[in-house]
Amino acid sequence: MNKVKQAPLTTTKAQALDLGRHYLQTLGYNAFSFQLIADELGIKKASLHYHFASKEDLGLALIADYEAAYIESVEKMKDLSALQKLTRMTRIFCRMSQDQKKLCPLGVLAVDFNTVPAKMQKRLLDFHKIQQNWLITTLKQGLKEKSLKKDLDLNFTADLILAAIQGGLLMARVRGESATLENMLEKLIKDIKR
Amino acid sequence: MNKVKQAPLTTTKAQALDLGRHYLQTLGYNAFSFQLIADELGIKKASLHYHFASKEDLGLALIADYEAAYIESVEKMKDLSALQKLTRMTRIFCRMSQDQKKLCPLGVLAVDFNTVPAKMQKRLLDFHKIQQNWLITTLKQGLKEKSLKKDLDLNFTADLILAAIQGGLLMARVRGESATLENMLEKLIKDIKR
DNA sequence: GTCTATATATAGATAGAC
DNA sequence: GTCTATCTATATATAGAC
Repeated sequence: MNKVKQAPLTTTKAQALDLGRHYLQTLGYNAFSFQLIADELGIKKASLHYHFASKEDLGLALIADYEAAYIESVEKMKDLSALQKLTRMTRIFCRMSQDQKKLCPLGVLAVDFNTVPAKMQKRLLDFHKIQQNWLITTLKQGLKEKSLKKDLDLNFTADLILAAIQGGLLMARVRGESATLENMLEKLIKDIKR
Repeated sequence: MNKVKQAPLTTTKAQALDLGRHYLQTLGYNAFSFQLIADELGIKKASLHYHFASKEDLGLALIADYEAAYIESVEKMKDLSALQKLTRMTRIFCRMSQDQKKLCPLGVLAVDFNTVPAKMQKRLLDFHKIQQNWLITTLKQGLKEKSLKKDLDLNFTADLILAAIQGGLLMARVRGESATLENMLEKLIKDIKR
């Protein structure tokens, strides 16, 4: 009879996760609360604890959720050229900034790093390494495709791109505009082109 | 009789500011409290309110204090060559990171931006512009001294250096090492050299 | 300038009813 | 899965004594 489980478009848990990411990106880890998310959902904060036993649980879920989205978007790019990949990747962060000057969850949690549990710290490092490795691999692909300068320092360039993104997001927020970030990342990619 | 005011090497207020900056740089604005600073000073938190009426007052003082230190260190460099200035400036942030993986107070408050009073937000923007202007001016000096590539995009380069610093500080904390930041900034300066 | 005491708000978290 | 009620800890901040 294949009783199909009712699959609501958005479960409470999924909605809570979305709101959590929103507040993480706009307020930081220590400035949002179960109360804030619960109010937005129209439920009590005690009910939220049914879905996430502790704030650490929520934090870990937020990291895993963001990581899954990252992996998925990278997966979708797998058949593109290195240059196309780099451009699309930087655009993800430009759109993030355009959306209420949001920051990367990873960048936010780097600032709050010393205030979060060790487990979260470890997940952050793991995720950061994934991003770093993807960039290095993509730059290598670009070298093979001869679309990037052949004397490129891969590790340096990958780190510079990552840092420019994170730092650029911070600057966009303080300045209240994302155009500079967009121009900066665009020019950065242009500068490593052959 | 010129009664010389007793000038203790470190007043309670000055010590509180130092501790405040320390906790701001390591924990973030929303994760440190009057209690934490008071405990460290061996006084009660109510006593701290004598020196800083509110947390906003303390926050503003922390920004002004950091800005004063920045202005002073820039002032000291005024007779140096552009390249020397750039190198010294980046070293300030390398040392910051080496010291317990601290972040720039400005970067921290950029993340906490939406949670601080409007007055603090304005001061942050003002300060950021000062840093930006100093960098652009210094790059111009480098062009005049013919020590930098003549086709340099000044605004882009200034923004890239600022972003690399802020983003690099975040990455150093997550990775638990500052060497990559040091190498990155060193290579970044090298790359704009003539 | 520092203290005790207190007001008020909010945080994360749990117990147990429905 | 959500509720009410409650616990405990901590936050910013103030009043008034010393």
